[in-house]
Amino acid sequence: MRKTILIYGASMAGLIGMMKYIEYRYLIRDFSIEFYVGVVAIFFTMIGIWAGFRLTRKKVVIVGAPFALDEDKLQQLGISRREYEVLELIAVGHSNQEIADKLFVSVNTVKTHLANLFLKLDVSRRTQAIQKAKSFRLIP
Amino acid sequence: MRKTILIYGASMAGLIGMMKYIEYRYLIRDFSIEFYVGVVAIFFTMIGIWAGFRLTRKKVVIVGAPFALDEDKLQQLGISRREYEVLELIAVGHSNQEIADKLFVSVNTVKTHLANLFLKLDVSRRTQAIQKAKSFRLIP
DNA sequence: GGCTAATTCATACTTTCGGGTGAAGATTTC
DNA sequence: GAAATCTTCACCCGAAAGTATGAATTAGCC
Repeated sequence: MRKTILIYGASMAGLIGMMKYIEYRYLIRDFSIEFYVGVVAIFFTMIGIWAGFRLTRKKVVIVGAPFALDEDKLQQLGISRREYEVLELIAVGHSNQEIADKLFVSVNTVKTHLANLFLKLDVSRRTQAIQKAKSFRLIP
Repeated sequence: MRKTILIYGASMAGLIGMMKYIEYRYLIRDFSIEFYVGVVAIFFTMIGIWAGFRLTRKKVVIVGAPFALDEDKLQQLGISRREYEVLELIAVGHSNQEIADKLFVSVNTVKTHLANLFLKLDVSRRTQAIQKAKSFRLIP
């Protein structure tokens, strides 16, 4: 951002300097105001467009690769830590038993977590839960 | 796009007209060239930025979407059409029964396809199959 | 025509999931 | 300290999913 401002300022100074230079160097004093306005308008419109690209480029990147957990959505749905852990594990394809082993709890516990999760996500199968969780950006 | 150009042209005309108006209306003829350049520069930079946003917005949408099926991988794994259809449907969270209804076959058939699919993908659960299929770029 | 692969289906059996209910301890919140 | 929430676990039952085996049909290929 600082770089952008610097380049912008330098361009502005450069343009004005250039015009002054032409004006005095060749003693051409009768550039019409419209000419100035035109040149400046076109030039700074281009700079503006370039700046616009600059400002939006970040958004483009975000959509592509990285994943940001939507914690608001988590709270909004009332999903607890433990439930979220289970969600992450079913998303990777683990069975209830495997999840129980990983979390050092019984299968029954995993089942309860899942049942609550299904309620909160409003689904009835783990595959649907994964699907929905992804659309909510709860998991990558 | 046409709308953008129209708005752009109208803005330009409006600005010049406004300046001329002020100039003649109040007989203020000594606006410095720097003043004009400044106003025009700022104004058109803003327009340019706005245009830049306009131009990039579409790209943002495009980046999110694309998915290219890796057909080579499909053949490499020896996955048939029907098996692939079933794969697509389990990925969306459908049950075997639902898939059977959608494809107008019996649940047993779906099970057979799935069993073969699991062999070819080297997994034992549908969630794992989805996971692996995504990593192979077989499904979005 | 014969071969192979794909698609279809069935039957039977095991395992996993999901739903429902209840309940106890821990932690947080008011 | 009482209420609410979270975490934990148990038991039961039925439905869904997965495994194994066998078999009929269709379609494509040489």
